[in-house]
Amino acid sequence: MAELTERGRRTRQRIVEETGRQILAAGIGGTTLDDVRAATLTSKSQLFHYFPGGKDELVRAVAEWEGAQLMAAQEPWVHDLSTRESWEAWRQALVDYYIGQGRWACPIGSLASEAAARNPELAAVVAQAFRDWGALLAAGVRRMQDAGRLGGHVDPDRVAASIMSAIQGGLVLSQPLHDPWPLEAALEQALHALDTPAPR
Amino acid sequence: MAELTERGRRTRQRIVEETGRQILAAGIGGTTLDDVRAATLTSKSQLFHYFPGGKDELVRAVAEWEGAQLMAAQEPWVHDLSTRESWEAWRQALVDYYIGQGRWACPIGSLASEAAARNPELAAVVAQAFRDWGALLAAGVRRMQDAGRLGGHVDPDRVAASIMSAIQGGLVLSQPLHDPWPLEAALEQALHALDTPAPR
DNA sequence: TACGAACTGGACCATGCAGTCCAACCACGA
DNA sequence: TCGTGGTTGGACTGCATGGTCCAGTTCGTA
Repeated sequence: MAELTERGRRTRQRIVEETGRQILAAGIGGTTLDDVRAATLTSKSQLFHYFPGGKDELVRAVAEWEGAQLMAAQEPWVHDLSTRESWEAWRQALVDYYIGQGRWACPIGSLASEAAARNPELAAVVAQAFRDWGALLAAGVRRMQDAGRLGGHVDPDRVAASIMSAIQGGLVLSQPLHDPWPLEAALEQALHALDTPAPR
Repeated sequence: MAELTERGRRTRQRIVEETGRQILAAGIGGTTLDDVRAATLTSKSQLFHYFPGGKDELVRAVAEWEGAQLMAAQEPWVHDLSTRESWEAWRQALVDYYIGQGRWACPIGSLASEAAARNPELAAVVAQAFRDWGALLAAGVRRMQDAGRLGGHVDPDRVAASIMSAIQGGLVLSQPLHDPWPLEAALEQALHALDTPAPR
């Protein structure tokens, strides 16, 4: 890929963000390059100018961008999570991110199911994103333990996995109902794992 | 649709089951009628003979069949669930259904995310399936409460939703890893909601 | 101003896929 | 045996979509 000027970077970014919206709304298969072209007021040649690898490369760029957005939405709490209050603030920010913006789906999770079989390379990106996310949450659980606010008998990795599962599964249930209550119920139940204080 | 002979019924069923396999492996969009035709040793005309509504009708038939299979796999426990042991047996049967058969995905859940936007009619079928399933689980939770094994302060519907979310989300995480541990961790955590005995 | 590199527009191509059509083949009852 | 209705095979069509190509425009810089 050649150098990008400021203008080029903006055009590229516009394409990525719009494609992200389309994918979230209709999935990868339901998103056509022509839709993206029309919505971004660009042309076919621009799409392939910025993403020579075609649709696959574009989708991958979207995955990375959306992943970064998702992590940014959890700042700064996701790097703390050493108190129950911090967890609550994190939870609120996350639910706002999903529901408040009318997403009704996780940009990572929705790719996971669709890409798992068809695009192994993308599946690897998704799996890595889950691992990174899980590591952050597990670190938070450990911080709770180190601070003596949580018993040492719970496995941070398993707690992190169950919290992420609650998010993903909650969204799966909330999406067709278009109502956030399953997501909130699932997340609340999963966070109860943090309510077992250390015996003193 | 005209009457079906025994022979016709078998052919139709063969098409449904094979399509189910393809969809689970590659999604709706990744499943082509030509693939189905080849795998079932049938012809295009048969596909449209048995499913005049085309791919949409076929997918819907698959959803109903797979949904019935999923519910059957949970029998007889799903109609009991009045003891912790019954819940454990149910859980084991369900995990076997998903993992033991190499599914790595929920036939209902995988449709949910893909169909939500594109096929509103199918989305309604999926939403109904979730409601029915949730009603069964919530009934089990109430049975636990009626038997005095679980406190009355927990909301059966929310518990049922969080358990279903754990299943769906656990599968989302397990799928790219091809390892059932996130599913098992999530389900274990969700079932802890049943471990709050009634105060006496 | 001149020039090259990045950027843009849109016509065009190839292909894969859902869906159509019709002729032929059974199976079974009259 | 004949006829009717369900069943099957496969060629064919139309269209959507990913991808190519090239000519023209803008922009930064010397």
